[in-house]
Amino acid sequence: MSIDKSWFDEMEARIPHGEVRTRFAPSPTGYMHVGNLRTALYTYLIARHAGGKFILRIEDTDQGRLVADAVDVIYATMRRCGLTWDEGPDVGGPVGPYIQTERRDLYGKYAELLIEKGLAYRCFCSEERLEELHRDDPNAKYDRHCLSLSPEEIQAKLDAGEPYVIRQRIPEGSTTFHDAVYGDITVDNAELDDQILIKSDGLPTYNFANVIDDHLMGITHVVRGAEYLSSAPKYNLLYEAFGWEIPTYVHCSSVMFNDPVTGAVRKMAKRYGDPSYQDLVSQGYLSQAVVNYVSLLGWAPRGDIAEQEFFTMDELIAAFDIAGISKSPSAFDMEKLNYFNATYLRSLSPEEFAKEAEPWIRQAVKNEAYDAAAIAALLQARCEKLSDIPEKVDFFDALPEYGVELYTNKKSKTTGEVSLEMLKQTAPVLAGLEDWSQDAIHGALVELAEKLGVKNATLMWPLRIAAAGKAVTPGGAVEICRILGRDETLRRMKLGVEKLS
RNA sequence: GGCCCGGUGGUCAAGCGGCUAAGACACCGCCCUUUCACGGCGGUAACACGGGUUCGAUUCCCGUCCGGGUCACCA
Repeated sequence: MSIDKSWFDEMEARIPHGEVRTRFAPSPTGYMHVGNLRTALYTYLIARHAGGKFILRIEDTDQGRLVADAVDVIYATMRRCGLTWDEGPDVGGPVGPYIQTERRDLYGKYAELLIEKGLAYRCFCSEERLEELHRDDPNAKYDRHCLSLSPEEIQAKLDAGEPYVIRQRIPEGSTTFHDAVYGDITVDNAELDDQILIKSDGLPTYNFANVIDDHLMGITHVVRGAEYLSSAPKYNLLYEAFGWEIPTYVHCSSVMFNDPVTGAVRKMAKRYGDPSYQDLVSQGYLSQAVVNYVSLLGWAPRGDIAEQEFFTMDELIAAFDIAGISKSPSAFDMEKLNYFNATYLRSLSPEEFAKEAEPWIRQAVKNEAYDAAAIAALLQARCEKLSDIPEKVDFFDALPEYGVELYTNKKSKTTGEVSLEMLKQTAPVLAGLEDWSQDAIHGALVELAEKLGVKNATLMWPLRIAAAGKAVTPGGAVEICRILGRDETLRRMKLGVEKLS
């Protein structure tokens, strides 16, 4: 088999130089892990901080695991998170295509090149033989059975159409690679298997495709999860085999999950039902809050902003620094995400918040007479995530069944008797109020309390219980009555009086 | 199990030979207050352990323990 050298030269000629280029290379599984999101974010930030290019590449070489529409999930997630890419399957670019299955022809050529150099070889071993090897020793490396095949034997097998894979021949000695986070790491090559580069279906393995693509796309910083740390020596060996420049490795520690129920800490994984980005969004978390929180999971700003924890994307771009990435794994904490989300919700303008909240309010409050914007105003400081909303406002549509014991409250100095009296006193005042506004209702009630010689709470407590039928409500008596309207307020007060009588 | 990487309060973390060891979440008080929140003030709580190196170790080295990762024709 001969290879046209000029083809390789052309591929080399396309590679951009002189700028920082990073890539996020997910496989389309239809699911964005929080850990993946963080990796994507760091990758993006490294490129943007340096004024370089951020590239999206789809790694779909595992035909058995393809998921329909999964690529759309990736696009949508990244867009919502503000991670815009300069080159990718949909926008193109100088070193495309950006989907690995569309690049399938090129990997084989590079593998052939390695065979010519004597650094890789065809392996015809059957799965059965490999299994046998592992039966004797589960940790056995490939025994290089096919390395000793003569050219004639190989040709005969090829002619016979026997399936084969291409393996890299790992040299003797040891391999040292440098990682920007972990420093220098050395491993004995004896630990490394003669890894498969090209599978028997002709497609490259992830490890091989990754190196080829990263090189051909001019990637300068290879950012990925720490689970790839032990594969890094193999990557180095491949770069060395080709004589290519080795990029800067940036391995990020894994994200653990701090289960709020059991308190257990373990690696975050879909199979345990740990939340994905999509799960969080559907639970009413804001993308910016998630991104901001995730940015701080395994990275911390340094210097005079070491104490800052709220960042816009632009601020993250300005502040991000590889030196601030931590080596130890960190636990995803829902409580702290709640805090970030609550803070982001509160930082919204009342109009923006109402827009976000309205669908959630309408899940529980179907009655259009009750103003969603007014209800939203009560909620903004009182929810950590939008999904908290429905159960907080369900009393608007339907007054819950409640017991008279709710009327007794020590701090407000109310008992059933006192409450009954307060409701009787309040009803005519509200009935006669000309203006049903917040201020007017509030003014009238405060005036009445003063006239009766009771503290505000003594008057307000029973009114709120009668209006809402709940001990805890977003907003006070005045706000709730205002939204309910005069007729409904008086109707509910009358019910309260009946209960108490 | 072999190899690799980690180990500062419950969690996220600053620290990069000399500090009363930051800050944030959570938790607990107090204040504010028409409930609950929000906001304000204050508090409890940490350098895994044992050896070195050093005048001096959270910081450097070694060991132990613990945790994680990885050992596929998966990515």
